[in-house]
Amino acid sequence: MRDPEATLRQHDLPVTAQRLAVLRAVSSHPHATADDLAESVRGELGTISRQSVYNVLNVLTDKGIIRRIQPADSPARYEDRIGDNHHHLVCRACGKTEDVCCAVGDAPCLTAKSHHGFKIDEAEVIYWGTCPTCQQKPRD
Amino acid sequence: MRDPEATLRQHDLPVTAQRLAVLRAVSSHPHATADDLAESVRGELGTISRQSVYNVLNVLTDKGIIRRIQPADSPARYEDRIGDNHHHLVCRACGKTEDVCCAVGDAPCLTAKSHHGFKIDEAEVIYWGTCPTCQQKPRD
DNA sequence: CAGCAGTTTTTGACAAAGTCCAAATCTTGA
DNA sequence: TCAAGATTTGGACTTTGTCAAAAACTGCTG
Repeated sequence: MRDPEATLRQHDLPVTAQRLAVLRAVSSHPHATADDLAESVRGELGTISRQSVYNVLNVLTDKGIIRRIQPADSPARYEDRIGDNHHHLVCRACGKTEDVCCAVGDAPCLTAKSHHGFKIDEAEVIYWGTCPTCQQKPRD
Repeated sequence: MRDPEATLRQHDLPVTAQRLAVLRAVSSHPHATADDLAESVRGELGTISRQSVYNVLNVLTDKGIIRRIQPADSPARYEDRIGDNHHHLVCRACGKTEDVCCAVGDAPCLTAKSHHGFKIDEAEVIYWGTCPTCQQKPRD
């Protein structure tokens, strides 16, 4: 992220130490969970409440500054790479998450054939598999 | 589902009233949550423990007899339509879930361009939108 | 730079969805 | 019919997140 402070101001959000720290943490730890981020922020700020981490993440997500992804069997993860319609590749074993560019162009599978009258606004794609590291481990 | 009892036997699962009831409930209530299913089963069996519902759903899922889908902000949902690689269309407002046939053929987006060394085994697609009913409601 | 109004942050309780465990009960096969 | 092994139950517990009220802070104003 270029300038976290400017980003906050652009979105009419008061600039606070917590927001800056969380925003930087999201930026430097793509796909981290709220808990991971809290840890990371504590290393920088010394302390932050659990609720504040959630507050900040929610506000940033609502404003579209960051994106929340919620794969099955995992707490929510966050990333600041937005607006480029990429998808994710998740390891079933360890949860490791990688970005993958959209496989079918810009707006990929965005058109379901039968849409049942729904007004579709997003096609979310998650590729499930096993990461290189976990492929080597004996699967007990 | 043709014959729940035979299905259980085919998978070497002892046949119990709870399993039959849950299996029938999944079959007749596609995309229901564990809670919905417990309700439904109680109407038939009179009673079943919460834990048993989870036990049965887990065992059936592990055996591949039913499929579990876990959209964001929703408890897990279950369906017995399996093996046809279909996807889902979920209403952001009310959670209503519909099946949609794969948009791009049989194994659709199953090949991510850059797979980072992952061994991919599934491409999960969820279309997000607003169902016809919720489109009419005033969004406060 | 001090003061104010309105936001944020904090703390602690609470909620939803599942899992863990040990005891009681049921299925299956002999 | 019986025994062995699997399943069901009930209850405690865990994880991830939200709610609410009080304290602290931000950004303006004068």
